[in-house]
Amino acid sequence: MPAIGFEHHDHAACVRTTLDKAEAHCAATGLRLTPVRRRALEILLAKHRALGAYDLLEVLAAEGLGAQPPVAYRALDFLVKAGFAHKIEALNAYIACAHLGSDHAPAFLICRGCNSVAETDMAPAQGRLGAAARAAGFIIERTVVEAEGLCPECQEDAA
Amino acid sequence: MPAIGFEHHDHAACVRTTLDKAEAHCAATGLRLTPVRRRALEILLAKHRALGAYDLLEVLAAEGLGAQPPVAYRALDFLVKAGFAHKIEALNAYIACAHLGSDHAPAFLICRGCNSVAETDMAPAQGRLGAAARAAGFIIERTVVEAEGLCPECQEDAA
DNA sequence: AACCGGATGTTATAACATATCAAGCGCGAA
DNA sequence: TTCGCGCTTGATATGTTATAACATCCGGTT
Repeated sequence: MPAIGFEHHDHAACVRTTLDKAEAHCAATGLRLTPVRRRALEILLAKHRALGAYDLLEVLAAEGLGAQPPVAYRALDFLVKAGFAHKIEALNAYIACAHLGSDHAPAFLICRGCNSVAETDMAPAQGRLGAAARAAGFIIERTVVEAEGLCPECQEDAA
Repeated sequence: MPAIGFEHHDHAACVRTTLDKAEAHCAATGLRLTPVRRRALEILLAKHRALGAYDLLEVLAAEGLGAQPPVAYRALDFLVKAGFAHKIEALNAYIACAHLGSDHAPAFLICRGCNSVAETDMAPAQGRLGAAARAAGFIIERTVVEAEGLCPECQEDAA
């Protein structure tokens, strides 16, 4: 599974198909993809980068979908719990899942130059982290794996 | 290098020796371990768990070492930059480095039951994350690796 | 109709973090 | 010595992220 995020692609199609997948998943599992939630996911997908809760709220508010922080946080909670979005802890920001459908432990490459974020995946409990956890008797439920640095484009700009 | 955090140990000694190492490091590199900074490190070491900036500030304020948020954040910035402490992104909290002296990419095991945190270390750019970064042409400068779950003691309590 | 649970509306506030400018201090250069 | 420089600290204000708490609505069930 490749990292997704730095290369160009047919973005309109990627928004559409991901939204379709989310809708299908909700239909199959009984989750309710309400207007606010659906629109929140659409916004995250369209922006295609990590968005703060208040950035999202601003867009929702402009569309009359709610003007108070809890609106954004509830929508984001739902999307994250459903696996449709991830929180980037190092940025306190949220991004649509780029691998919707596969059950995965996401990992992110975060460019400090242009703030773009690429999503890739780790085997859960892999390598030394998993080994350390087993040695300590620790049960891992969720992992946060984020790398900050420079994407190829920003390396050129810096040169 | 073992994970440090869940097992018991001679804590007074661990505070003292780490503080000594920090002092030696500052003397050697010209960094200034001022009273506020030294006390902040001491507090983090003594509590031996992740502390919010305002938790730290509360203690500092009670001792007359400054009562405004910037006092705590400046001390924490210094400690983090010097490598004496780490920020736990998933908790927005700070913890004294348990491996002072070794140049390392830290990784954390965070217990959601008792909020204890164990520090272990990853080879930088290891495994799939490093491979994904190389494939994408991404240069990693810093990694955030945090696992949330249950420590051995809290597993028992839950059982 | 009465009820129930999930979703939403609304107010307020908690928790985390930084910008800005002024003042003090140690130290080397003039 | 005195000046100036850089780092540290003091202080006020504000910005940003996140949640508590409670009211209301709405659709499905009994």
